Amino acid sequence: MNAGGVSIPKQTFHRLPGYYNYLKLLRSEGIETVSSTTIAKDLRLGEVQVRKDLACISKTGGRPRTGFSVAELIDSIEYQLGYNRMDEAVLVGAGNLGRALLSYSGFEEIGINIVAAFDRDESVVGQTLFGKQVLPISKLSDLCQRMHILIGIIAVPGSQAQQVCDLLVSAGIAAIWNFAPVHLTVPDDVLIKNENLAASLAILSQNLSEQLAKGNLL
Amino acid sequence: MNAGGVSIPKQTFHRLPGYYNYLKLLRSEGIETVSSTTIAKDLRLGEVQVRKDLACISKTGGRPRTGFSVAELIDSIEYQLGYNRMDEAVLVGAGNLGRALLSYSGFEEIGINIVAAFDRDESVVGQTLFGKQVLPISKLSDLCQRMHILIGIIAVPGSQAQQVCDLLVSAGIAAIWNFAPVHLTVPDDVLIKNENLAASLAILSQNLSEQLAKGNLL
DNA sequence: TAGATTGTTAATCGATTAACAATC
DNA sequence: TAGATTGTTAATCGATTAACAATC
Repeated sequence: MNAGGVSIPKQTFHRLPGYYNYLKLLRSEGIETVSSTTIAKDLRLGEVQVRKDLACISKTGGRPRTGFSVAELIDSIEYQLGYNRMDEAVLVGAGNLGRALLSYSGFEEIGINIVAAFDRDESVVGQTLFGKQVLPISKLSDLCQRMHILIGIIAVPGSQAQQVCDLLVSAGIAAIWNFAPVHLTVPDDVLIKNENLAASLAILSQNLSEQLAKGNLL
Repeated sequence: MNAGGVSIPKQTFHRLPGYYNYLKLLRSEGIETVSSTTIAKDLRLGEVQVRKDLACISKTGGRPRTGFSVAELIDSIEYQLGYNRMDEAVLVGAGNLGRALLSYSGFEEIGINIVAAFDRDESVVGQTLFGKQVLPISKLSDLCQRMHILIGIIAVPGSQAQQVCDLLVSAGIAAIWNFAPVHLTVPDDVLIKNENLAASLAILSQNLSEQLAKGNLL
């Protein structure tokens, strides 16, 4: 078990959301403890790997014969993923994807608040979508600096993405979540995460072909 | 360089979309060749890693002094990611996220066609959104089986996701792309990829905190 | 106690990095 | 030729897996 500040392996970190959703399912069914064996089976992971992952994040650890406390694991993961802390972000692009992100209630749950959306299209500017104001792009820089916002979400077409990206950077944004399927050039100290939906689906489809090919050989 | 059927390391595979967008940017600027050093610098990767990645995918390989052909690399990546092949998928859930996916032109480009959307809400059933029909859930099974569709996309609220998932599985779907932030239970032979938007953003925000903390120490 | 389960230590595996030889 | 660049071979690193001891 882990007292706190110790660093978690990157791969383990990326498995945490999977554990989290699974554990919430157990909790909703009234299950209070679970063994690493059971988790491993249901999540299709190795049981030693699960034990090692949980050892990284759980403060109390598990108990022989009973396993881990579902509630404690959920709390630990929420802590590790920063679901307690509140963070603010701005969204650029109030098209279909932007609206989907605005309507998505999951962000609030994990402590991230989209404070406003920005768009260059005058017909949407001024509207309130899902409780969030849509402001003109011209107000972006001022608002980000005034509110010390560090996270920007790009949901504009690829052709405008670099321009929007430059604007965000000049407004003091330190991390960018980019949905446009284009390469963005940013200064070294700006964090960038590309969410390439088309590529994700392509990879799933490739994995499927491989699995089907493998199945045919057996 | 790689003739074809040889297997590509998983990590390399996941970096391909990044190379792809970058190379397309170069091509749009009229650049015909590029060195691994340049790619590494712009993509913030190790230059040996880039060379090793490209060796995996490129048929022709690079040439000393000139580097790699941008066009050839783009072709090779398209081949590896299956952008040539055409695949069909169904979408369940025509809410905000579903609409964003329907409106997203990127899928066609990579050879994936969403043949129809399904929803249980009678007020959207029968509409045509972004050129795709919205059909009642009751027709899902029949259509999937008739058209031999293997990929299903879940864009419904978490509370309905498992039910939709079961329906997809019973309709013969072999791979599921799940946007609902819940754990889905599926038979062993069904591939599942969870696209947890909230978790992705949480991880970006955590990375940012770490970077800021590191910066303060220096 | 016996057995299920955790946690740790060592071995293996895959991916990254470093060093260097090959090529135009 | 000299130098930039690729490609390969060996070393390192991190993550996974296996074996086993510890605990309730």
